[in-house]
Amino acid sequence: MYYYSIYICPMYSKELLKGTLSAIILNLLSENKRMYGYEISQIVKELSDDKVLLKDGSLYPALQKMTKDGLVTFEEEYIGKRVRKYYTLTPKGNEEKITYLKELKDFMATLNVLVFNETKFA
Amino acid sequence: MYYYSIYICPMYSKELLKGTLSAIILNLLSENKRMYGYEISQIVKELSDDKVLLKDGSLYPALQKMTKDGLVTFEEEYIGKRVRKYYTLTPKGNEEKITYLKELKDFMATLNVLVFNETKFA
DNA sequence: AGTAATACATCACAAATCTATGTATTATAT
DNA sequence: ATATAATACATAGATTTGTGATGTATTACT
Repeated sequence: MYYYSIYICPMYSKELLKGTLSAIILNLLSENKRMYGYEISQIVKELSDDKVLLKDGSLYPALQKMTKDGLVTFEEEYIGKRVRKYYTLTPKGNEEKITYLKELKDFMATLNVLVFNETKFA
Repeated sequence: MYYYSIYICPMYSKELLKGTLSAIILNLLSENKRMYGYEISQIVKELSDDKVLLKDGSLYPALQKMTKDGLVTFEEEYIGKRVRKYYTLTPKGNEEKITYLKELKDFMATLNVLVFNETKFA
């Protein structure tokens, strides 16, 4: 027999995360060198104080796509009979991380002007 | 005969805007009381230094949805033979603006922790 | 023994925006 | 005068991303 955890509603409207998930993953892999999927979801949960709860259906496909795109590679490891896929950034993934985070930072600055009425000359 | 402007590629990856477009519109209407669609797209272009270029296909449907949801109302005005739809925030739209901007600000703080490694205790 | 947590996966679906169109008026430059 | 650019709205199909609902299986805790 197997069981399901109850579904916990994420704090933010679903759309906000869009476009930022890969940035989050890229940065975590850059900071920690080597992580597996479940570990990533737990770290994100912890760092966000349970506000960002990555779903399996978001995380694993994202990691698969990043693998296909050559941004990360993985090695399988067995903990007993249970498999873990440890992901690491490739050089291309590291470049992507740099340009993507720069773009995200810039976008957030723009948002501060558009939505929080910060002056452009700050 | 009619003509089309060339397509100018927006600076940011398309996905980043998701979930923030309505926040942008809500805030602009809150700041300016009364705006029409084309005006909104121009202000956004200007405030973002040409980095956020709202497409007709994004903006007008968004305004229509916000109207349907009771967040805004509009009045038509004719400038010569050309129509303008001036939008204003409803009380409901104003409430939505407040809660949504709060959520967005909080999300951006969370992103700073997740992506830019800010400490949680700042 | 039963439940919760760990650890992966897939797929139909929803939501939002984009791209490509369409129509029409008015201003500007040549 | 006339071609172009800017103004001002609109819709529809395609795309993208993350969700929700499943599925399978092992290990830890109570």
